[in-house]
Amino acid sequence: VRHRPDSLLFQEGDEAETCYRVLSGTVRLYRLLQDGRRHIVGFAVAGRFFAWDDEDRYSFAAETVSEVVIVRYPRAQLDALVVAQPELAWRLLALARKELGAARAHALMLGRKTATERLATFLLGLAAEEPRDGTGASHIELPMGRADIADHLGLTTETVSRCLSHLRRDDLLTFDGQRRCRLVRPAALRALAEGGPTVCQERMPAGAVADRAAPPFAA
Amino acid sequence: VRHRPDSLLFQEGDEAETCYRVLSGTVRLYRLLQDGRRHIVGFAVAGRFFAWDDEDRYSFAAETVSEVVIVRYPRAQLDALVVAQPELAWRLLALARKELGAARAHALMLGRKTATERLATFLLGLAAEEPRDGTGASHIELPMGRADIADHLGLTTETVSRCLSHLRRDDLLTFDGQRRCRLVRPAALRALAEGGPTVCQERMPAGAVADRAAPPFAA
DNA sequence: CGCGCAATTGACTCATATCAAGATACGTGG
DNA sequence: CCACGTATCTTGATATGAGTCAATTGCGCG
Repeated sequence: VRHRPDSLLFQEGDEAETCYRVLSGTVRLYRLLQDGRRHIVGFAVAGRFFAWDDEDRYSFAAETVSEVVIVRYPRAQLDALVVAQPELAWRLLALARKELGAARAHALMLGRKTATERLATFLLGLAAEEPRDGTGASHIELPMGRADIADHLGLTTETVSRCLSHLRRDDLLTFDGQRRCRLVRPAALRALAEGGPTVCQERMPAGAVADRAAPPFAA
Repeated sequence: VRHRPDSLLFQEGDEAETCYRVLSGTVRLYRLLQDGRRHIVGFAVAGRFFAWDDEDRYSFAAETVSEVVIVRYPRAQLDALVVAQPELAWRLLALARKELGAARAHALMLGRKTATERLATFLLGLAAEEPRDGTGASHIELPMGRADIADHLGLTTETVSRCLSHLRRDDLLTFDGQRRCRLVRPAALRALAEGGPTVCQERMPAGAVADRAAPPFAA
């Protein structure tokens, strides 16, 4: 099924009768606080499943960011398949584990990282999903607006914008239009992204363990 | 197995060969950034399993908070059981879903709530795990110190302390020793906890903590 | 009973939010 | 194809919640 940008797929609390897979485009998954504060749980890009986890009601809402093509699978069918093929359950479990890891990395970020560190983490996460071009400098596409990024990272659009400018001034990345950029020194970004643990997915070859002492202070 | 307070069970990155179940006491699960900033993923209390999800290496470290009694299950055995009993896979999947929901609620909190709102959310979460005494005012036990709470909520000990004092001044709760308190007006707290959705553990008909009924992994 | 660590409280700083303009990109219609 | 209008992004000035530094208090324990 094809959808125009910014159209609602379902809301938090709706009957969870279908789960989805993205074929192309980007979908934002989010929750709201009653006063309107929004938190974007994550972005689903091509190839990703979402809404396969909820018991009964969706635990978040989903909206398209860009033009999107998705497939819808009835939940009942999925459940039946899982019962029929035990191996599938194993697969789902693995998926769940990955998502759990991602959710926890995200929480760590929200709880303990500065604005610039969050941006670095986010950009590296996106870069990791882009086709590897072998060269160090990956260039990435930001399908979502600054406001979406802000709500994902627990910041404001202004802060996101400022930090991006800041990273640009420090030559950690360059822009090529507002929504396309190139990571110039991924290593530096990675250092910024943390003082820390392996985030979303990549394994850095071996231990690059630095000393724990210096407060972060984004330069 | 019995452990003294503040003893290390395993570290982030260790071979994940065993998973655990808490019989009594409280365990803190945390991750560190290289510069030492700590984020407490969660607290495992009596009845809870932890470290059952990781692929290969632990994705967080675990330390006892209070005196703790735990059971250790070899991972290999667990995996074998899962293969043998497809139904068990289903159980684990359900557990994973619950944890995912909790992790996301936590992320929402870290990203978009104020210090006081976080405290309120946290206290309500604890209250929900306490035996229901029917009356509105539940009284809860805080096994962990302020520093632990702070690292769980993405705050500092000072802020935690200040917010608790603040809640006390507003008569939302009373203290009975530093680590025991009583929620006087849960409704008000809940309102504070959000402007928002039902957080960590909404309904759960019988406070059944998924595990309760699970056959011991022991063999 | 007094020692010591944890918690509270206070004064001040700093990062990020908020408020407010500009600047840039983009779609639309002339 | 260009001019305009609008939405998004950037930048600046200021406000503020939470962090930091620094005592002080009080509980818990030997």
